[in-house]
Amino acid sequence: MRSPEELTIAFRRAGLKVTPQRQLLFRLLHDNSSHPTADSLHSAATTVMPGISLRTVYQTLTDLAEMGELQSIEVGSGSLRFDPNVSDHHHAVCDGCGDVHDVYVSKAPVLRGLDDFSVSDAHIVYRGQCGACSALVATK
Amino acid sequence: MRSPEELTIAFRRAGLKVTPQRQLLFRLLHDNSSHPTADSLHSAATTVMPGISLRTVYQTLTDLAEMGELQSIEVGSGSLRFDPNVSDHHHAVCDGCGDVHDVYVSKAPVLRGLDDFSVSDAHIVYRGQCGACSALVATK
DNA sequence: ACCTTATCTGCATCAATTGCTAATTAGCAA
DNA sequence: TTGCTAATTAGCAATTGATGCAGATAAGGT
Repeated sequence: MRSPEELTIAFRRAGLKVTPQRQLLFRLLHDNSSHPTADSLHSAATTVMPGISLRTVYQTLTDLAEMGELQSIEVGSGSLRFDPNVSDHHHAVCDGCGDVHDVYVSKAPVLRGLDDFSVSDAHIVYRGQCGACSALVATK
Repeated sequence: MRSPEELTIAFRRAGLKVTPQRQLLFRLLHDNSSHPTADSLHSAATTVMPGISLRTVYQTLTDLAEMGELQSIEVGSGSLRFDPNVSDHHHAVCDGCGDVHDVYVSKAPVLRGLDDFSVSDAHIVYRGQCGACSALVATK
C-alpha cells in the first residue's frame, strides 16, 4: 500500500474524497503487518477518533481493496483480514494465537489436475505453530 | 471418505448412531467431487427425504469432519465447502462459475519467512477460469 | 420388548458483513 | 470566501452462514 500522502492524491484523482476518517485509516494501515480485521482496525481507530463508525471502516477498506492498495485474505478465522502488503506472498496462521505471518515462496510447485484451467492467482495458507506458541506448549 | 458401509461400522464403534438421515448423507457424499456446501447437500437430501433438517446436515458434516472422513475448505465463496477426498491435494476455484476443482501438487515449494514456524498443514487455493468458462467468454 | 442415550427438528441466537438513508462535508468553481 | 453538488458518514436494519438449545423421537445394546 502506498503512503498516506500518495493515497490522498490517488483518492482525489479517482473522484473520491479524503476525509479525516480515511486519513486516519491510511495511517493505521501504512506499514501495518498485523493483518488486522475490520473490527480490530475499528478499535484502533476509535482510540484516536471516538465515534468513527465500523461501517466507515468497512467502506474504506473496500475502496482500498478495489484500488489494489490492499488485499483481503481469508484464513479461516471467521472474519476477513486486510493486508497492505500487496507484493506476491503467502500466509502462515498460528493455530495457537491466530497470528498471521507473511511467507515468501520461490519456485512454483508442479501442478497436476489443472490442464483445463487458466490460473490467474494462487494463495497458500500454512497452518502450524509460531515460535512463541511452541515455546508456550513446551513450558507447560 | 470411506464407503457408507464402512462409515456405518465406524459410527457405531464411536458410540454414534446410524440414522436414515445419516445414511442418506453418507451416500450423497460418497465419491462426490462437487465440493458441496451444507446448503446444497441439504437441497439434494430433501429431494430424497423431504423434511430432513438443515441442522442435521450441519451436525453430520461436523461429525464426519471430526472423524477425519472429510475436510472442510474455505475458498472465499462465503460458505464452507466439504470435500470427502481427504488425500493430500489442493483446489482451484473458477471465478466464472464458482466450481471447485481438485489439484495435485508435487514438489514442495521453497519457503522464506517461516524460520520460526512449524508447519503442520498447507492448503493452496488457485483462482482463474475453468475450461468451460473460458470457452464462454471466447464465444461472446 | 425395554431402556438409555444419541439424534432430530425447529427455532432462537450469533457474528460478520452489507444495504439503506438522512444529515454532513469535501473540494471544485465562481 | 462563498456556494454548490456529489461523495461520505453514522447508525440502524437486514442478510447470510453457522451454531446453541430443548422437547420429542428413535437407535441399538441388553
